[in-house]
Amino acid sequence: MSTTNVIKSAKDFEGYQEEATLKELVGKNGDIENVIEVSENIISSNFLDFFLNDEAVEPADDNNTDKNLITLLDDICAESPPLDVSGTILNPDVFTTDKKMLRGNVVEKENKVPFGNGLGARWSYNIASFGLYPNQPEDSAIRAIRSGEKKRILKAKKPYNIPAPVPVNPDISLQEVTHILDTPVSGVINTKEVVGDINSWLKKAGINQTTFAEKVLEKTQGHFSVISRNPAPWEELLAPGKAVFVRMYNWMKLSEEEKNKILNVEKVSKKKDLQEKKKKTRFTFPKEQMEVLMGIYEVNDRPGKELIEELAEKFSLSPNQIKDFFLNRRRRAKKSNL
DNA sequence: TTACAGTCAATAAT
DNA sequence: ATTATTGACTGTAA
Repeated sequence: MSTTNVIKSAKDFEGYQEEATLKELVGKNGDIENVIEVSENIISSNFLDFFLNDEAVEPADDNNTDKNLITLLDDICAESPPLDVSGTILNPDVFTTDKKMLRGNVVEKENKVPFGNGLGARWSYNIASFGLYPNQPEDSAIRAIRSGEKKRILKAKKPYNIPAPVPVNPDISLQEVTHILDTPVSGVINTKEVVGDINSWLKKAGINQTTFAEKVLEKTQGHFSVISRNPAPWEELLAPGKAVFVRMYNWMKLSEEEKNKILNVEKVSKKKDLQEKKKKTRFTFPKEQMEVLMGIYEVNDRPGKELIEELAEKFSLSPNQIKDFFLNRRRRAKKSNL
C-alpha cells in the first residue's frame, strides 16, 4: 500500500473532497491519536495495517517522493526531526510488531531497544503517543520525549482548529432586543450594583459613556454620568428614574450579540438641526455671588421667598435663578452625601 | 401652586 | 477624547 493510498484512505475517512496534506487531515480533527484509533475501527482499508506493516518502515527511496508513514507521522508531530536521528531505517524488530504488541504487551522488546534521542526514540515516541505503552519506567527518557511531542501536536493542530459555532439568534430584531431592555423587573433593583456592573462592562467592552447613554439608555452622557456616580436607591426613584435602571439591569442580561444589535445602530446626525438652533450659553454665577449664596446655604439651605427676592434684586437675577440654585444645591448635596 | 425628580446640554475639568 | 458639573427647563405629585 502506498503512501498515496493511505492519504486517500484518510481523506475518505475524513470526508475530504479536496486535496489536502496528511497533516491537514490529521489536523482537521486535531488529534492524531484519535485519527489512528478511529480509523482502525472504521476504515476497512489498510490504513492501520500499513502503519504496522513492514512496508511502512521501508525507507522512502530517493527516486520516490512517497514517504513511509512513520516519516509522515514524524513530520506531523514534530516541527523538525530530532537532530541526532542517525538514519531513516527503523529497527525492523520493532516495526514488525503486530497489533497485539501495540496494545501494550511489548515490554520485553521495548526494554531491549535503546530509548533516548536516537532512532529508537522515534518509534517509541510514536507508540507511546498512542497511549499504548503502559509499563514505561518513571525515569525513562521516553516521558520527556512524549510530553514534548504532545506539546508540539497541540501547537501544530491549532491552525486547523475549527472554531466552535457561536450560538446566536440571528433572527432577533432590534425591536425585540429593545423590548427586552424595557421588560419590567419584578422586585427591587440594587441600583448601586447595577451601575457597578455597567461601568465594569463599559470598561471591558471599551465603550464610552456617550455611546452607552445615547444608544442604550437614550439619555445624555451628562445624565448618565450623574446617575451612575450617585445612583439613588430604588425606593426613592419615580417611574421614569426606575425605567433607566431597568434598562441597565436588562442590558447586563443580554448576550454580546444582542448588545451589538443595539450598539450598531447608527445615530442620525443632528448637526443640521443644531446649526439652525441658536445655542444658548450657560449662565455661571459670578464668583462673588456664588460665595454669598454658598454662605447662606451653609446656615439655611431653604431660604424663604423674601430672602430669595432680595438676593435676586441684589444680583440682578430672576428669583427663579436663586430658587433653582438652592434647589439644585440641596438635591446634589444630598446625592453626594455632603 | 410649589418643591422636587428627571433631564438636557453647555462647558469645566481631567 | 471623555467624563464631571451644573444652570435651567419640564412634568408630576401633593
